[in-house]
Amino acid sequence: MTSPRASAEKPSAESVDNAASGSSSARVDSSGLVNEIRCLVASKEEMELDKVAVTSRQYKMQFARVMETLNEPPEEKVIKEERPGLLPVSPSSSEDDEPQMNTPEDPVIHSPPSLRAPVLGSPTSIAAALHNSPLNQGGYGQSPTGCDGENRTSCESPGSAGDATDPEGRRRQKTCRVCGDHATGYNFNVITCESCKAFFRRNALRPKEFKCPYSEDCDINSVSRRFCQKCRLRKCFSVGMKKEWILNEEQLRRRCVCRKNSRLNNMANQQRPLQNPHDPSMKNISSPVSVLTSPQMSLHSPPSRHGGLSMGPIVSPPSVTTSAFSLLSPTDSSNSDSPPGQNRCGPLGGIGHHSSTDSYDSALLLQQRLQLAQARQAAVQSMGSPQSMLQLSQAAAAANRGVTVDPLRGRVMMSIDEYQSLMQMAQSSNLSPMGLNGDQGSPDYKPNVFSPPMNMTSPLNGGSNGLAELGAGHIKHEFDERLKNYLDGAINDELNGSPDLAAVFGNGNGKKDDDIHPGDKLSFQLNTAELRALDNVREAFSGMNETLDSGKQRESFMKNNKTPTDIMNIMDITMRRLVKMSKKLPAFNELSNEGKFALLKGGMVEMLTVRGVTRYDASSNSWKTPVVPDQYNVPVSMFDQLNMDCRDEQKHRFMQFVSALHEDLRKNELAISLIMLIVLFSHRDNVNSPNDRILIDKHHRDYSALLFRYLESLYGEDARKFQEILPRALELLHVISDHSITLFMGTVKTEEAEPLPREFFKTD
DNA sequence: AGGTTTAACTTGACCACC
DNA sequence: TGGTGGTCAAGTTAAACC
Repeated sequence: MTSPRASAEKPSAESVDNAASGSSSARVDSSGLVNEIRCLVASKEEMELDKVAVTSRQYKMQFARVMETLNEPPEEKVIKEERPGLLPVSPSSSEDDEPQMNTPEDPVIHSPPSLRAPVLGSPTSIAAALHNSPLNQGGYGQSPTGCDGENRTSCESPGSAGDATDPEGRRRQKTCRVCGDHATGYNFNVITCESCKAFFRRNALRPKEFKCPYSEDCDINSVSRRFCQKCRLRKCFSVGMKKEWILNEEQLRRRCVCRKNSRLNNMANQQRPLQNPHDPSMKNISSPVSVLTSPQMSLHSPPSRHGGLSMGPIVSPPSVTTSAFSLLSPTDSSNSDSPPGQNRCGPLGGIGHHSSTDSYDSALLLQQRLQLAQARQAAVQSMGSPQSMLQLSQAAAAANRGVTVDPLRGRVMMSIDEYQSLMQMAQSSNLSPMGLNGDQGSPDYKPNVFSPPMNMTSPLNGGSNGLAELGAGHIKHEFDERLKNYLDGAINDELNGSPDLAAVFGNGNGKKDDDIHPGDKLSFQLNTAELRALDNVREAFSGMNETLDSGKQRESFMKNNKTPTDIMNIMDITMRRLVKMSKKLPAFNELSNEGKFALLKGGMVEMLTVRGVTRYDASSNSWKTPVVPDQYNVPVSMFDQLNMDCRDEQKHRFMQFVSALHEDLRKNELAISLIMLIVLFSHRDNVNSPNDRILIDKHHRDYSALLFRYLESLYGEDARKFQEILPRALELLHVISDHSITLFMGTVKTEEAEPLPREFFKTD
């Protein structure tokens, strides 16, 4: 149910749609490309406020705020946010007139501008420099939703918000993964603000779905989060919040009883009786189970907050969900992303290329964890019958520590169901280890869209792939032998050292263990900040492949004989998504509006071309896209309908560009995304602001370095070959872009084509 | 018809508890 | 110290009332 208030606060859906789509001809006609892109760059609220009649008091206040914001110099742009309904800051009342109290949700937002600028000497950048990392505070080191534009102050002000030595500063550093507001800590598996925590708690389990009054793709930020409950809730789920971790009635009842008992009997410190994990009653309880990796660990486990449900040395605390692997526990603060001094925006001190205290849960790492769990599961099966849970947990522990970036942090998380099935499988050696391998495991598992191609193994792909190749009997035997030796040493490993999973499964670079040289892994492994930066890139590009359900662009896509006008409309989809992608980049948001515009204007066609390469299918000589069903591809022969003066040359150049990019690069979406960012940040020539130019240069270097580090993590020394081919490819790209402007000239029905691509190509 | 009051609801922040 | 739910204040709209 949409709240009456919420709906009244919003402008009409039509207005917003128009604004978001940028299809207002008046806007385009009046100021052309500048306005068109500004439409897209501007936040939805700004768009609404810019275009739509303000109908409510709250909107009037927001309008005033935005206007005030827009009138400020970009680098001093500050969104002063109040709770809805509170009196707005009067435009005439400045901070000089009346000191503004820092709001709890934005404790540093009123910091002087000088503190908001990126600080070269910030702890993060220093550490990044020490580690030869492309990371920096302003550019990559934040969550996708946080520390951007208006919020980055909370991450960048050394000595105020960003001082990791100050506990209060550490708290301020966190930004809500849902809305970007100031976060208080982990809630339901994700760093969120109080508001989103409460919202999720209240709504995640509601039986009836919300309705989105807009187009199901609302941006969620600290202002807009109130406007659409559906999109907000979806965002909650998409960033990983888990409804299974909301205590159900039964748990609450027990907790309540426990509290009562605790108070009455002063039993708070008493050890609870162990529970049998096979007890069917446990299945109804819903929070994750963790299998501790060693008996010792259980001794150090804090008593369960769920009172009396601690499961003892092996399985602790209560149980839950039917989903398979939960990688983080709500009760396991050791898995937390943000232990003091190690949180996201804090200094990178201590995070080297192979820090075992690495606390960041990157999507890449999550995938690796899952693969590790699968490998472990298969390994247990191939072993036949580990006779005790202790043995299993020791194996898990040993295997854990085989991961150089210790992603499991000592715990293997799984549900009771998963645990039981694992035990059952372990006890019946009939199953083939192959049986599990193709399974992606948990229902929660989402394949990493940026998974490297099959021949590019991530640090643990070697493990699972290795298992997948064990069909032949002698290989399986060899594997069993090696695994057995490995597990036999588990207890010793637990005490003494860090066993190497690569010794069993092959190492992360896909090399055979014969090829392993001391230090190889350590040199090429991505550090926490790099993984985080890659996640930010992945997050920014996450909307690029969303399916297109309706609209003129889809109709263009679905035509059998696509005209140049259709091609333009199809490009419009990608162009808009590229703008949206850019807005998710903290690095992009650091720039002034003019800087943003210049980058998009300069880099759009090149980014389109790079993306075109990834969608090119040589077998059908056409472009395919996940945006629409497979049969609606775009044949390369579409060039034949374009401006005959330049079409053949352009087609040839495109094919040259395709071959200039190594196939491995073309197939690796994350690498391609990074290349697109390198391209985006290579157009500083049209930028006037010296500050912007410096930033653009810096981010160009950073993304270049990050790409190389990423490739290095995949290919080791071989990554150099990509470094060598890239300049030539990018050179080609510039030529393509330079000659593209007249490509559609005289071939397009202007009135039917979307305005955005029309601005990039002369059509008349 | 227009203004005021009231009920119902959502949201965000703070707090106690473990 | 961090994550959970409970609670309350503050805000809104729609309905009821005058």
